[in-house]
Amino acid sequence: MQYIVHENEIELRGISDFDPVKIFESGQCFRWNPAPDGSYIGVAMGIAASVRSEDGAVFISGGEEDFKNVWYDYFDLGRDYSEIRARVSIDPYTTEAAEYGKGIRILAQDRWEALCSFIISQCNNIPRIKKIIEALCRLCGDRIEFRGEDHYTFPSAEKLASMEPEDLAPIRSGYRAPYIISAARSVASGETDLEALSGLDCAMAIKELRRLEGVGEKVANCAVLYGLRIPTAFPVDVWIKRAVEEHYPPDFDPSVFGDAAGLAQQYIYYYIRSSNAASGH
DNA sequence: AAACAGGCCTAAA
DNA sequence: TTTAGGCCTGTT
Repeated sequence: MQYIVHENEIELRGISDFDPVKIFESGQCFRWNPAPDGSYIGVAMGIAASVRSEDGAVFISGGEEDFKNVWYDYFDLGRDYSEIRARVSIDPYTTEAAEYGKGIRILAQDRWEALCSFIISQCNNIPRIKKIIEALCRLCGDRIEFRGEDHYTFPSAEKLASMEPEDLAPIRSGYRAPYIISAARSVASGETDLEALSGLDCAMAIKELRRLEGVGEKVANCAVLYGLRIPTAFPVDVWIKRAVEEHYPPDFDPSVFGDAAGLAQQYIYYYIRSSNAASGH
């Protein structure tokens, strides 16, 4: 993959499997929103940015330093997704889902942000998850300016560790507030070392994360896949559960996808959600 | 109005 | 080990 440095953005030329819409609308992240001009604007890793695709090229705002230090990893640009798509396509259903979802990538998000975001996600729909997270960032994240607008970074675990659940009342997260604070304290104190967990195998990482209040099987799988970048995680929410029940035998085991299980899940999720777009939005 | 939303926790079999 | 009910809140 080659890139060209422009004055205020990086151009990715000849890149395959990078569709901003599919990446940002496949339910893995909550802080990227479509702008009137068709680009997506969001805040990740403490940086506000704009991403758009045009004539087969992708443009990411910012300079070469941010691109090399942050966005290259965040967008998982070192991975060959066409190769993974081929490996995922082991049966007619995932083959169809993978073709439909071509362009999806799994973002390597900030570990704490992913964990916290999916704690918030439980028993909520995506619009409300985004609303709560935005309010959280506005409440106690750092303000940054981008193209004349105010944006807010995701608050650190340390910052949230110093707060009480009641302090989160303005974000209207309900019963999740104590979970957020409790997880933040565990991470900030080092009791839960997310970076260290990244090096564990999937099952062990999930087991460790499940010790946190408000982190069950589903949330742990999401935190492991999107935050700890462990590709074998296979989060099962109600939609995936439906798809699996419908298209696979009762003894289905996602390990048949090998280390592409997470991406297989992502294709299936995007596929089933798109065909049911009427609900949930 | 009552049920549900990308679950989790606790209590009870 | 599995199952039922409750939970903050917003929306339909």
